[in-house]
Amino acid sequence: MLATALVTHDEDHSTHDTGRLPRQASADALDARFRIGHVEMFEPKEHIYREGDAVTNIYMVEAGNAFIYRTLADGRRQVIDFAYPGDLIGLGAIGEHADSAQVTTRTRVRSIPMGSLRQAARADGQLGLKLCEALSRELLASRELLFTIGRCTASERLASFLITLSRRNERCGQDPMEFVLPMTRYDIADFLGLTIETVSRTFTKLRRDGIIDLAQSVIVTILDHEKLSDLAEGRSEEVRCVATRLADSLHHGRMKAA
Amino acid sequence: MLATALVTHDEDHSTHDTGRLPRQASADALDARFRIGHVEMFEPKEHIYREGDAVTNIYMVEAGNAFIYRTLADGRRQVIDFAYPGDLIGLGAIGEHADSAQVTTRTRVRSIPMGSLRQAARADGQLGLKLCEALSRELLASRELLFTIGRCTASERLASFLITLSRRNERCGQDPMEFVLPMTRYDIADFLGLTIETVSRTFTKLRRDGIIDLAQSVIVTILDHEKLSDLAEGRSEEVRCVATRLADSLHHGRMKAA
DNA sequence: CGCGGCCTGTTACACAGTCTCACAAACGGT
DNA sequence: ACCGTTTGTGAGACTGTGTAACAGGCCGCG
Repeated sequence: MLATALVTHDEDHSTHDTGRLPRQASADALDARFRIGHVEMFEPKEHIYREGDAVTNIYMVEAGNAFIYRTLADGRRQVIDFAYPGDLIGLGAIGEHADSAQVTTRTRVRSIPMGSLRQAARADGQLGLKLCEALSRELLASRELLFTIGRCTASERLASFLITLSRRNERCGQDPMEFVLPMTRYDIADFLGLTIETVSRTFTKLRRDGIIDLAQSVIVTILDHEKLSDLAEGRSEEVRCVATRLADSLHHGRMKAA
Repeated sequence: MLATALVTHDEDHSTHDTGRLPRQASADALDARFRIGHVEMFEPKEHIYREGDAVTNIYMVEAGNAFIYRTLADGRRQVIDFAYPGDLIGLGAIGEHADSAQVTTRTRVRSIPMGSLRQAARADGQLGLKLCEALSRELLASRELLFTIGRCTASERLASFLITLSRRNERCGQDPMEFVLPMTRYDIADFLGLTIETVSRTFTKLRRDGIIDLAQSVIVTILDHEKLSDLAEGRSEEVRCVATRLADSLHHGRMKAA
């Protein structure tokens, strides 16, 4: 997965995208700019940039994996997004980075200076729109995660996470039913707003229920895709009662007659 | 607050912005477009658009208040953002809306067609960049909220919420120490990933601790701004132990030598 | 080759924060 | 003054947490 081709995969997953996955550089204009960008290699656990750094570049993962995160002074961490090959990193930053980008596996990154990109976008409106699209996708992804963390149970969060990975793989022409997790339980926990223990427990629960299988802790096999996506979408049996309580007061507001 | 001027306030809060608040239309180019936009009034609880609607317009709140939210089939709701005068709504949408926009108070909204905006941006790169900026601010806000919900306690979440409102007021030239909450406890709960009961109790706790005062449930007075922002920033005494546990493994990764 | 250290992941159990449920009080509109 | 809606509060339940002990893989070292 990590050693797969890097030059040709760009096209696979960049077109038929309804906005579910973030940071897919759907733009030819953008892609072209990256093709002539500066290449850099990072070893596991190295940072691409850190919170507080001045924003100088925008990056695209070519091979490997990275994730974006924020921390509090006391060490609490929230992973904001995982980046796979083809994903952009550092796009939404203004002035200085509000988050950090760290690499999980050996990763090749291509970067272009923010200044030149901005300048190019000023001249070429098409490019600017491509950037807007990329940003919009990131925004949608962040908000989806927001919902997941704010309103879903541990099982639902993990299911949602796995389904997202599965969909991404499918789009990239890889196996959507069996894949490797390129991140640790810590990273997953901090992504889903849980603790490693809960993540671990929930993994075992999904395995016991025959929904997934796990090999070596990092190889996930989806056995019952329907149940998993039901869980992810909140269509599980274990309906919570908040639901019914809230449902009423919500649908009162009618749509303004246009 | 709701009845204040709408034409002149644009400049106040649009320049010295590090990205904390979302959707402030910092752009003159954008502002100009909205000034000739179509005006519409909404009564409390009416929707500006709903999840699934085709994206036709982009909106700017001129007076009043609105919020963006998503729901699950079973009624669970996550409020994604509150919109105040000057804020943009519907910017990041692609194809069809993934969320709904509802109004809390009587609200005046100005809209411009997405198509014409896109077309204008294609021609004027500057405008495209302004849109990128606005999107970036939204993204930053969403990610900040993500952190708050994923890694903070109820008190910290509420404190963070109040501090954000206070800062917004300050920037808009209004009183940062005393303001009205234009949303219900339900809305706040669904914004912070809590229940109304917890929100209510946490309000009382903050009041008992002498950090804030409440009049009529909707008028907040910040008595101890320092304590409140300490809470919001996670600098409280009630340090959780996750912190220390996580802190180590995080700082292992060094920065790649440039 | 086998040993021990180190790291990651798993599991068990007591605890805490938040949620659920029930009800009372306050508010606002009719 | 009435009603419906919103807000506040208490008691008990439960999900997820904190802590800790353990298993397994990886690695360097003797």
